[in-house]
Amino acid sequence: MQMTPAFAALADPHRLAIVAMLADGERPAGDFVQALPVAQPTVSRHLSVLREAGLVRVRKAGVQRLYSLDPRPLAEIDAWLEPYRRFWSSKLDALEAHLDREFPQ
Amino acid sequence: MQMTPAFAALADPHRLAIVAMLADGERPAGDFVQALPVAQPTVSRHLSVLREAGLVRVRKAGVQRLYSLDPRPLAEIDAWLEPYRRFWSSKLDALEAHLDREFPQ
DNA sequence: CCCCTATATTGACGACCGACTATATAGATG
DNA sequence: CATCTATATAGTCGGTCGTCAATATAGGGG
Repeated sequence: MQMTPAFAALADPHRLAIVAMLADGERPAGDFVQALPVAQPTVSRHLSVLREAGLVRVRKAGVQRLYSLDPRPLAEIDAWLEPYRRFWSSKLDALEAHLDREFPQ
Repeated sequence: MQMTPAFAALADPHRLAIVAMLADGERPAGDFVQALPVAQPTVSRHLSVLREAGLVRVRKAGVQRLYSLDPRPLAEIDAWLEPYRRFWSSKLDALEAHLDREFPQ
């Protein structure tokens, strides 16, 4: 139930964009500076917030910092959603979603 | 993809508690005032934020306002999570989750 | 060594947030 | 109508947030 930090971290569009970029894999901080329309210190601050929320890990590689997704808070949100799924997902929907992942295309 | 308002609305613990209470069904605003350790106008403001985020609907019943969950933003979050599920859920997990809902106990 | 590059930290500033008290609104009830 | 009750709105205050420019740190390459 302490997932409000994760929600707070995801509540900013620039941080959400960083998380989206990390879905494809590890990236150096500079990638986000290039991709986002804000100054480098601002990106660094956003990365710090994501770090404190546990959403990203960081690894040194020479002078670069390689960021990657830590999915645990997202998994917690996924679990938190469970009591609400009955409001929109029929059981057949759940089966379809599973099969889509199991046998894509 | 415009779900940052939903994340922002869920980032406050009192609002998260309101959403949790609404999982059981419709409730008058007074219920939240009684349940939360904050003053009535503060609760009213939180309900207003949830309304603007589309997370709750309100219906007049005499002098009361009956609030209920609008699950659409939560469904959007559920859909947004999809690209990340591969990070934590094996395909077997997805099947299990489905079966748990299909055949509880 | 010196400098260039990548990233973090600091400090400032305006905007916004969550809280409160006080007040307004509006339906119910006598 | 007078009044009580349920809820919303207004106004204020202190704290936090997102941003920037300036500076610090630290690794790599000449």
